[in-house]
Parts: sequence; C-alpha cells; structure tokens
Amino acid sequence: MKHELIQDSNKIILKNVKDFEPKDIFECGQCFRWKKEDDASYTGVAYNRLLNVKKVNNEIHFKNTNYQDFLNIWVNYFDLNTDYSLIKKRLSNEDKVMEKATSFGDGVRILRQEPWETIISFIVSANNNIPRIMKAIELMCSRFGNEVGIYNGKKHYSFPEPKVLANLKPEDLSACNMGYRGPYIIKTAKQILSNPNQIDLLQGINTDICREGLMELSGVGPKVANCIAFFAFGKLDAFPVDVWVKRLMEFFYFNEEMKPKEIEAFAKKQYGQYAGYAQQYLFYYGRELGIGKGGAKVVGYNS
DNA sequence: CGTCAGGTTTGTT
DNA sequence: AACAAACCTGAC
Repeated sequence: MKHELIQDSNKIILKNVKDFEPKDIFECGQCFRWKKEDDASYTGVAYNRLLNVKKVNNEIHFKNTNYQDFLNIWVNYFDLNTDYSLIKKRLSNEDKVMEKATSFGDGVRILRQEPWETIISFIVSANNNIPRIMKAIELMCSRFGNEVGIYNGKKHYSFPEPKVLANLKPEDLSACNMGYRGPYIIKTAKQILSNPNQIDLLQGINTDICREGLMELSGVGPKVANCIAFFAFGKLDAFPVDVWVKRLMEFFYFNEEMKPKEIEAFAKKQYGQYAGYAQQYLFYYGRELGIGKGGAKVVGYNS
C-alpha cells in the first residue's frame, strides 16, 4: 500500500488516496447499510464493526476504528490495494464508450462485502428501489441483529445470522417491509444453514459455476446472482443486467431491444475480466448524459 | 386511483 | 427453452 497512514485516537487517516469518493462508493447501489450523516460522512456496519468514513480535502478519515482493524478488515473491505486508475485505463482501451465512461464516476470503489449479508440484501433488492431496500434491511437488522455500538447518538446493529433468519416466520419479515420476499429469505437462510460450506465453495470457483450455485438459492435469479458474485465473491467479470444497464447498453451499443442474456454475453466478450467494473462506470456515464427512463434524452450518439 | 419500480417464481405453451 | 402473470409497497 502506498498510502500515507496516520494513527489518531480511535481514528485512521489516509493521505493521498486516489479514486475514493464516499458518495460514489456508498450511493452507487452496491450496498444498503451506509447512512449519510449531516457532515457528509457515512456511518455503517460491516464485519460486526461500526465505522464512520469521511473525506476531508485529500484525506480519508476512518473513525471509530483502530490500526489493527483497519489493516485486517477495512483495507480489504474498501479494496484499497486495487489500482482503479489502472482498471479505468484498461477499460478505456476496449472501446470509445468505455474511454468516455471511465472519466465519470471517478471515485467509485467496489466494496468487498460479506457473502451472507450480500446474498440476502440482493434478494431484497429484486424488483425494488434503493430507499425501500435500505429501510427494510435496517428494520430487519434492528429487530433481529445484535447491537454493535452507538455512533453520533444512533444505535447500529449487526446483520442477522442465517440461523436467526431461518427461524423467522414470513410475517416477521413482512413487518420489516420485505413484502413477498420474506419467504425467499427464510428459505435461503435454511439452505445456507443446511449447507454451511456452500459459501466457502462459491468463493473459490469460477464465475459461471459460482452464479449457478447462487441461483439455487430461493429468490436468486440471473441478475441477483451476478450482483452477489461481483460484490461479495470478487467475480470481477460478472455483469449484472438490470433495467438500467439494459437501457444503457442498448443505447450505447445496439440501438435496438436486446435480451438480458445477449447483453451479458456481449459484455463479457467486450470487457473481459473487468466486465463488472465496466457496468459501474456505465451508470455514471449514463447519468452524465441524462439517459434515463423511457429511452435516451440524448440522441444520435452512434450516428 | 392507476401505473411503475434496480426481478424471480410459478405455471403455460 | 421461451413467454406471461402475479407479487409487496410506496412514490408519483
């Protein structure tokens, strides 16, 4: 690691950090448990630790932690040993779209999230929107997780273990605004519980088999499986196709309606081992160009 | 009040 | 293998 690190009381400061923008990281849709504070910092829980992250000029301040946890947990969680400038450079070489796309969303990093939490979180994300996903998960954690600490006057909770969720009733989860996803969650929790090695196995295998394995879980289809493979298992070539990516890919590359499977296949061929990152930068580029619902506001890109 | 949202499951061809 | 319909819930 090339970053200059300063140890303060209960706080770690990193200097000269490139490609690290908290808003890009925590609000790009990859995670659902980081909340923005009034001072524009973000507070969240991972690996049973409560952390607050703030960017101050060119420094990143990690509060409520220590040197040991920083090295053992947060360096990996924030993917600090990956050179995002290099990834952007590689993607730029693929085509004109990526050449432009990588110049936006400058500070995004892909968090290396915990598999169990990621599996359940993305089951919740199906046919859902971010504010509702966050609210539902927050409710579930506060009711069925353990308290991990207080920050800025607010209590924070761990993500409930498989055995806890496996023993819930659907109505327990309905009460957390999970809607019809409650039974999926309970069933998946039981599946993981009855096969404790499942997660370790998925960690070590290739992307396609990892995705197949994930799709055997209840509530996990192609899109959610790709999200979990990418965000939790480090399968960097996984390319989740949701309605937004679909629209964007159709706009930038096809100029006609495509099936998600066709788009995924094209993406893997086009972007190779970094397809997942390409998907992230695509979002920011789409936002920059104002390409949204109901087709493109910008026309004639390929003409 | 109807439509729709960051898909998956279940049931039909 | 491919397609349609149902599904919680909250925002517009």
